[in-house]
Amino acid sequence: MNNIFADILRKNNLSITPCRSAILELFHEANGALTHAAIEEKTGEQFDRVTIYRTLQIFVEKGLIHTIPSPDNSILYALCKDDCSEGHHHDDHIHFICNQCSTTVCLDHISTPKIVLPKGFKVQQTDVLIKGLCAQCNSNSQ
Amino acid sequence: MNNIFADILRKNNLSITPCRSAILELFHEANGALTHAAIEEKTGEQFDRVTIYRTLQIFVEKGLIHTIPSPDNSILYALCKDDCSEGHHHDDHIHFICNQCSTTVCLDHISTPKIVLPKGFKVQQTDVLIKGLCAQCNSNSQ
DNA sequence: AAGAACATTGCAACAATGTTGCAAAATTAA
DNA sequence: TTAATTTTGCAACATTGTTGCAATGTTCTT
Repeated sequence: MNNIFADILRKNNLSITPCRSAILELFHEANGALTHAAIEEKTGEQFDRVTIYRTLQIFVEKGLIHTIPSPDNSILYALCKDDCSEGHHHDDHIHFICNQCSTTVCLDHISTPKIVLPKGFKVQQTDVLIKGLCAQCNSNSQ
Repeated sequence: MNNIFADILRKNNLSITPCRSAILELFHEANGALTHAAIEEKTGEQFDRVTIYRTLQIFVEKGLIHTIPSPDNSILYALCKDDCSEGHHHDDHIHFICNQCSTTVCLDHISTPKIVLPKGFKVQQTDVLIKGLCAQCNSNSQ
């Protein structure tokens, strides 16, 4: 009852279950993006693979998390900011992936640039994916 | 001999084989990005699935094609421009995916914006993925 | 043009990833 | 506490991607 994860689930009209709470907690601890594989690794003994798939699916639908297009093609999931509610997503994201430690972060506070497309094209969503070195790996390598 | 695809293969130190020529031709016809699935569909009766995988892999290594991170997580491949040679890739790309017809194009001529990251971060590669309506679908819907 | 050296292909088998239906268990609402 | 509803785990399956190896095809030399 006095659980912040239960509160989040309740606000989103989701039943409160151990699996959902645990995965929410994982994201809050991680402070970055997680692959399905990583989530399965950390909770796989408690919950079935299928349940994890379905939990992530419903979290995406409800706007709790969003997917990140990744270059190596493993789906990444990250927490949405509070103002991303159901059917009302932030459509623009900048994501940073560290080439060394693979940490992926969602840079919500930096706005995506407006890009001018050829005539007739209509922009609906912009995803920016930046790869490089994060602050920590960058300072270690110098 | 008087085949442009054979020429391309020769220039890249690749043996000239039916599969490689056919896939190169596919890309030139497509004038856009192709998923592995699409390539398999169009050549699957002629060539083995594994061969297609290996062909695409080697094309990426040689810099003939590049991969596009896609939001729905099916790897997209697209032809590189001529100045993308082995070990010397264009690191910045803008890709446009049409939400209606799914056509994906590589907008080489538009340069990627410089994005300022938090202190300490080092940018090595920028991918911009824009979703919306292409010129054709946009005009049809009006 | 023929044969040796080399690279590529297809097959089979496997691993990883993702999906579906359904009965059992848990959660919610009364 | 019970009935209605949701969620879970299991099994089975579909899709996607990988590896080793023998057979075939390509290239290079002469």
